[in-house]
Amino acid sequence: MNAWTPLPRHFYAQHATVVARALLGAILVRCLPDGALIRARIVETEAYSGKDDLASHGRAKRTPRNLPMYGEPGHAYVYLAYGIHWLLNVVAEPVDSPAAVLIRAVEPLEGIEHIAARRNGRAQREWTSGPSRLTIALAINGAHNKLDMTTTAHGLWIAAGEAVPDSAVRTGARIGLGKRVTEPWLSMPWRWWIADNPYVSRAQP
DNA sequence: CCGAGGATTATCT
DNA sequence: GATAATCCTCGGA
Repeated sequence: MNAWTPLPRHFYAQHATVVARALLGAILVRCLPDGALIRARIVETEAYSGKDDLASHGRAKRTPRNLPMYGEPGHAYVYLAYGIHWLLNVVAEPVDSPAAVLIRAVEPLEGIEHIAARRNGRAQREWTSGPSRLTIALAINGAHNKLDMTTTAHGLWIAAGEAVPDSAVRTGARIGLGKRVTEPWLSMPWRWWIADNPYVSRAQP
């Protein structure tokens, strides 16, 4: 396993909170149809897990939208939020256990010019500092929903990166939850980010 | 700098 | 019919 090898399925089979923490520092790789290659370091994630988690699409029961969350770990779950924004998640936990990890922010490492082409006119730190910003930057959309991210076949996968020590990791409540979400889920510290990283989506409490 | 409000549509109730 | 795991712009301080 090197800097290019996709993380294996058994990695994603762990609990979503474990996967979310472990994905910090990992490398999101995007290979465009035209051959353009983009690599970016994951700096912020959120976990959504279980049928009881009121913040999760996997709450209650299966629906056409959340079906990927009940499926095989390591697949993409991409959905449209607010009618406009595509958000990228990776399915976690075994089949029938609805869970996913939302990729909230990444730090561009390679293919800067390909990102700039889609994020033109903005400050560089705003290119990928948010769940929808990064899907725009990496040209990810509904077409990627359900694709297997443990293979390089679909041009979208995650490879191992340099480990991030606990001393550099921060946690807090998840962001942007709907008003129907109540405690304890509202305050559940299931958001992870790398301290002081300029690409984290918002001020760190 | 900060807060408010609009965009825009698939999905669920 | 209402809502939403967000982003951007605009107006005011």
